[in-house]
Amino acid sequence: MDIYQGELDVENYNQISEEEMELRRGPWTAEEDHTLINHIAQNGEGRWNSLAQSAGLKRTGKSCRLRWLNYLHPNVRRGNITLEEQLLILDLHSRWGNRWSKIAQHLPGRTDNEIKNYWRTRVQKHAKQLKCDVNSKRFKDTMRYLWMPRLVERIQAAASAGAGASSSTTTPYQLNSHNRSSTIDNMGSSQKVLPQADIINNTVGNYGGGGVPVNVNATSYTAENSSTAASSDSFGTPGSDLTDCYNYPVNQSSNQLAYGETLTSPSGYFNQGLDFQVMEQNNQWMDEGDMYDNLWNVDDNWFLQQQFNNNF
DNA sequence: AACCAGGACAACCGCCACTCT
DNA sequence: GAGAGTGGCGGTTGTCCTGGT
Repeated sequence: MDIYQGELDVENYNQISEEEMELRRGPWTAEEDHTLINHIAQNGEGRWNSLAQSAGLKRTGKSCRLRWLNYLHPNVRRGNITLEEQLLILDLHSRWGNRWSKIAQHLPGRTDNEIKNYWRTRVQKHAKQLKCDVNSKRFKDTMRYLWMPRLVERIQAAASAGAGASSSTTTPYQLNSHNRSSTIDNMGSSQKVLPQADIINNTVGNYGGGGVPVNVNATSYTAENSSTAASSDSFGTPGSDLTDCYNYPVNQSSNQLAYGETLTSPSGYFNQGLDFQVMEQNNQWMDEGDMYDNLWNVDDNWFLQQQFNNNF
């Protein structure tokens, strides 16, 4: 009985050669995917080694598990990382480092592998371009004070642009969903999801600072549907946002965030309307017991002054 | 058109922790 | 308690695709 009724891109799968019949490695075929999906649908997941055997798959249990969790699981989201997700990844990584699975728990439908790949291909690339280590204080500060506010601004801009129009390209989850759709809650035990709405709201609110609440509640904006998105990520090249940050015009007169002013005084940045540290202490979404002795408490005037002198 | 380089992402590997016998 | 089996995690590699020359 063929339970799986989804569509698979059969043409792009490799064909199985005779030599590969012992223990297959490499890309999965459509047939293997169907077999795995149907077997799990009938028998459930877990006990991956015996599952692989009983399903007749010439794969290791590990390989089956990985294929299921990272690709075939119905709740796995495909497509570009949204601006909010980028912001969240930067945020959580600054707190927890390379704890990808933990970070992934806060991004429903995203796998640790996907986030890890995102970090390596996008974030580390820009650290390289800036000629600094991705774990260096300089780079973290750049993210904190330049990159993340820029992301917030783009989310803000996208929210404004989309305020009057309903979007047909919203992502599967909505940021304000305290009673979020059961899609996530129906996930298998392997993907436990923590409340995200509060994370985003608090996070964005913090970065927004300046008494300018950032409303990202109505719609989740992807790079594709964001009118300000020039590329698939917030810093894609050309026109890298990270690059943009260095050249970002100081806006003293509008309601928008004035990053130039911010750069000279990170303390003032957060004192414009919000007590950042107090907010963080009150954040419910901080895992208890987690250390976050990181850049969030940094008040490095020297670095910011350098950035200001160099780029403004 | 052919080649090359770099990006993106899927998949694998090794290690560790946990559970069960 | 010891050993085997299993699952989870982070790091790394492999492969495909795309854009530039």
